[in-house]
Amino acid sequence: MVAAETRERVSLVAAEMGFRLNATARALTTGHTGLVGVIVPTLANPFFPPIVTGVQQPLTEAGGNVLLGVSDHSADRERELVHQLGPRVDGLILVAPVSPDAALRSFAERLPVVTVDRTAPGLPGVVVDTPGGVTKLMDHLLGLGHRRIAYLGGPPGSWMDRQRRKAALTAVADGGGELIVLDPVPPRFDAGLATAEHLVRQETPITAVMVYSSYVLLGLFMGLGNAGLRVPEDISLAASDDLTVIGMTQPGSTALHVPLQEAGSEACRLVREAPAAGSRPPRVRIATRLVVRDSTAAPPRGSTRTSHVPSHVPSGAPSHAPSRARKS
Amino acid sequence: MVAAETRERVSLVAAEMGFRLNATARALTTGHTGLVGVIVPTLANPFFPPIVTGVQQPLTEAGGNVLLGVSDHSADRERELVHQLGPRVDGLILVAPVSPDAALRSFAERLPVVTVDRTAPGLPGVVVDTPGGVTKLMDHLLGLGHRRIAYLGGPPGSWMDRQRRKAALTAVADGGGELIVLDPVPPRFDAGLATAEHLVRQETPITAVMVYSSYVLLGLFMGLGNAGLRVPEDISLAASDDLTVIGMTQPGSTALHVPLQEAGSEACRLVREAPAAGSRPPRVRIATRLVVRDSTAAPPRGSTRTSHVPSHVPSGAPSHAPSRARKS
DNA sequence: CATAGATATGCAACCGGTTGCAGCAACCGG
DNA sequence: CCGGTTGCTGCAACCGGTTGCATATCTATG
Repeated sequence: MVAAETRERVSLVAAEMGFRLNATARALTTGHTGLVGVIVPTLANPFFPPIVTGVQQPLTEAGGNVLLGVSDHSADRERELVHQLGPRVDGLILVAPVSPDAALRSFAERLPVVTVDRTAPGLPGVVVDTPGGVTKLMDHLLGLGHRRIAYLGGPPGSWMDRQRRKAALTAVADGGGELIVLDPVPPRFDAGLATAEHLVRQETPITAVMVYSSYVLLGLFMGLGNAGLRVPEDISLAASDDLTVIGMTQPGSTALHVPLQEAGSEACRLVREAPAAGSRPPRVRIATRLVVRDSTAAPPRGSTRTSHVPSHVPSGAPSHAPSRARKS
Repeated sequence: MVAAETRERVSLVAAEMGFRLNATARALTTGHTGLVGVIVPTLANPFFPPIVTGVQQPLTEAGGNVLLGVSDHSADRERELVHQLGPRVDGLILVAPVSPDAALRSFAERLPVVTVDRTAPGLPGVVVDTPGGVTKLMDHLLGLGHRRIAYLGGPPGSWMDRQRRKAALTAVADGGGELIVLDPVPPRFDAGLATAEHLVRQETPITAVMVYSSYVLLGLFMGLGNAGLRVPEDISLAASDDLTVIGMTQPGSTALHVPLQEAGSEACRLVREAPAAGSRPPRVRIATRLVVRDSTAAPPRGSTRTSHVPSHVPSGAPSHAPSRARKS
């Protein structure tokens, strides 16, 4: 409300003197702090840091910052963190929260809350569409001619795992194949190694495996190699994520590209937008992209039988195309 | 300053009413916020998240929180973040900062600053003793009988790389060996793959390689395998860190265990302790631990020659033990 | 030239705590 | 029984900004 010239002169002098206005004091009156709280289960899992980065980036450009919380997969800590961080942030982003829906909704009474990788009724949320991606992946395998496809899921007991499995079952059934659902394993290299041994002992041949974790895929890759199976000549492999390690196979592995950073950015956008006064909270679904590399190929000839009949069966690949073709 | 009984009753009622005292307002008067700023170059490199976790954990137990900054390896952003975060935190932890010493010292004029993975004159700091670890590693290789050892360093231009290389040179010279310093490479799988091709074309045989990054090691592992070289029969490999991927080789890889989380915790402790009034700022050196697995073994017979003379030279390993034996 | 209307300026209250001091009551010793 | 000391309570100022209002200045108009 002062003359533009004066204003400029003042701010110039202020800058010279190194004056910076105190964010804390400002926050006290205005009520907003420029901070966004991000609560993740852990940073040890490489899945989460990219999401934090995704929030960070657009926020920093707007002069804001991330206040970090690590819940350690504990609902109690999650609640405590919300209470601790809540009053000093403009909004809260809960990544893969473990608290029950009701608790999440109560958090949102005081300030904008956005969930990531989980939805809660009444709350805005961002989810990565891995189920949709799994469908693409299965169609890809079916299109190559695979009919007996194994699904190696996990993490054991997780909500996302159920979503993915359901999508896989539907896609494979629609494509006229058979999905062999293996027991869920933890997302670790050695789990893949162990599963490889299990796989080669299968009576009925499996020609393709979809794995939910790159780590497991790497183990599988190596374990199958040890057993003398070549990828992709003898068996196809694909993963439903593309963490860094996915680039560490030879040949390169087919996988779903999961734009985690984008998920973070979207969450950041949502949390800073309208405090969700609307009756229907915004939901963002991040599409995955199937990246076909060289770990998937047509099944070996004669392997499309559904049980171990002699291998000199008619070797033509099934003629019908997969039920739904997808763009990449 | 009120009767204990009254005090208790009041705080009880307050708790019932869900009262929480406003951290922002408190910060305004007291000057401290309970927040610690952590500025990392990036979260994409798996080296950094564990450090953040290390800061987080003890801080959370004390009721504090982490205010995160990502500098993207830019000195400008680093400075800006310091100015932005500085006024609202009790202390700043700069992880692998890129700003010049003078700038770092000027940051510390306003608030406690601790560096991690870098030292700056006058500032408290936490460094992981990879140079010391490299010495252990070199002694291990020398003890196995290796005499021509390659050092594959990086990241290109980094301060830590110079420290490590110096340690390696000294250790190998002391042990009567020869260190072949290869050009630094970025910490990526494909860099290892490329270097493997380069290595197998060496005229004079190299029997062991020390790599600064697990990712590069993995690439090297695979690249050498492609070239028909077996690890460790034909060549030994070891890494100077033990990020998750180090567990993904067969045989398991010898590496230095680097307690990154501990480094974070120590930094947290330093930043919260005395504001460095002492003339000599505290320095913490985190020891690494050499984990010997199966990627290192005695060099192939006849390979200890220092140039490509015919292979029927006296094949006895040099008789003198490595200059210094170390506990694990 | 006087005055209404528009525009600028300065002032005071407030955000929600902390802190130091004045005031009052109780307690002690002389 | 009284003055002095101690212990607790309540009040007011302050942290460093923001905000709204009242006052002062300026411009335009009758």
